[in-house]
Amino acid sequence: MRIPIQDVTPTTGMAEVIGWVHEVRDLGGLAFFLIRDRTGIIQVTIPKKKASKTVLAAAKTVSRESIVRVKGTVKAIDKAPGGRELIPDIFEIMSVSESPLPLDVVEKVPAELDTRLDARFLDLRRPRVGAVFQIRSVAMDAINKFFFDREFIQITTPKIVAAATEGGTELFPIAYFDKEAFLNQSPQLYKQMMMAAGFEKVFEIGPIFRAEEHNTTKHLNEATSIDIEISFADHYEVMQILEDLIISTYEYVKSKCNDQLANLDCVDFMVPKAPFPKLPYVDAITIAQKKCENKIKYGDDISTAAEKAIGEELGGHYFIVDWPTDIRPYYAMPYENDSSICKAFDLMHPRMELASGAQRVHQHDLLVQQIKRKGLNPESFEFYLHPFLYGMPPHAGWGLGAERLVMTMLNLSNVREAVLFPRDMHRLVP
RNA sequence: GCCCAGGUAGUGUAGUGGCCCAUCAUGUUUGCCUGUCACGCAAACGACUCGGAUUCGAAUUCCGACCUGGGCGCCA
Repeated sequence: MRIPIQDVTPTTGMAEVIGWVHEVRDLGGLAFFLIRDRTGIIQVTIPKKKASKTVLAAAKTVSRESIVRVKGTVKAIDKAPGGRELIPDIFEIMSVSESPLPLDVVEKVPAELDTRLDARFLDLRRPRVGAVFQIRSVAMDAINKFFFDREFIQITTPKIVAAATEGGTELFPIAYFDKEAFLNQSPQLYKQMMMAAGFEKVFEIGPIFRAEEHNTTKHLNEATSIDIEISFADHYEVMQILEDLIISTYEYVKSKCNDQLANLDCVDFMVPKAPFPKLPYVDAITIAQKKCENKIKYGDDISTAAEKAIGEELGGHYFIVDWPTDIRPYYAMPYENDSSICKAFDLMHPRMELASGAQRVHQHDLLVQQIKRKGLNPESFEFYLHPFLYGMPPHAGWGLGAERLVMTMLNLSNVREAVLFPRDMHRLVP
């Protein structure tokens, strides 16, 4: 029976492992093979004078990254990685790898991201790359648990839609029989409609598509959005949930992913400290004005330079709250006592924006008015506006970028590192 | 969309007009080597993105195409 490599200990006795040939060191009378599966690496040692002919023949012909089945005696030895090595009775090639390899799995020679993505399946064999996705999986598990524990209902909404959500963002047009259609940029309108449906607390984790022609380390044209919407909640309630979610996700990863974090050299993995400061937009602008060369005025979007300056000042996760109504989408609820600012917020990591949300407008007429103010046509939003006429609860929610969460959590230099097969301006394959 | 940088063996690089039928590392192949852990030693193999121009001479200069990285705007 095959066992995972990490389960082979100095006291295992007999063991059978299956994995890829990671490295070979042939010393002449003695040969060392490092065999790798997703759980770890074990050294297989072949003393050539004692080994059988079939073992020797296989060991001689096997190439790097071929898959081998190795069965033999486990020997406790301090000199070997993990304090144990395997002396094979059986060393059988299950699947041959050609050479040369498109990239070096052992990472003696670095490879550029573009080369790595072209041969992503091989790149993902590298322990530190695999670790990112094992951690991403654990983080998503934490997030699902978090929502189910709090009695959210998981929903899925259409990704093929007839109209834009917000205007502004570019959409990918697609052919839908004889109609014009688009890939959805956000589940925003649909999760709001679920409030009208009386579901009260919903979440969705799914793809979003943005046809923006940006070329940066933090943008993707296909990303994963973690979205929630809650009835009878205001923006403060959903910010609290977001803060709790971030912290519990970090905690879960910290408790479950020791080996993977070590693989990524994240030895000082820190769980963010609560509470995250809530910085009013006007104060954020003031900080940016002090620290930035370029002129920044009230009513501007927070530029990349400003974002960086404020991030340095705050040092950790923080919210920017009380945004000018004019620079937020029509569905953000203006404050009752000052409609020039609204109940919208962004969750920021010092490196970039992670999430944005708001208490939403739930009054039909106000919503129509705000859509018009943005220069959009309410008629194209009829399917969305209709539910607001029949008992729409007050509600609030947010959307959080899964890739950016992973990227900032693991201090990855490029958001593409947090996606198996990233989609950007230049890349559609694989 | 705008701006900058770049494309040299499978991979990562050096090379700013002749010293380059191209450097180094890794890899692959062969030989030697019984405790390696980036094993070591020796030898061999393998590359200038494409098209045009300038020049006695181009990896190197110029023009165009294609491809790529990054910044900005905007955003998750």
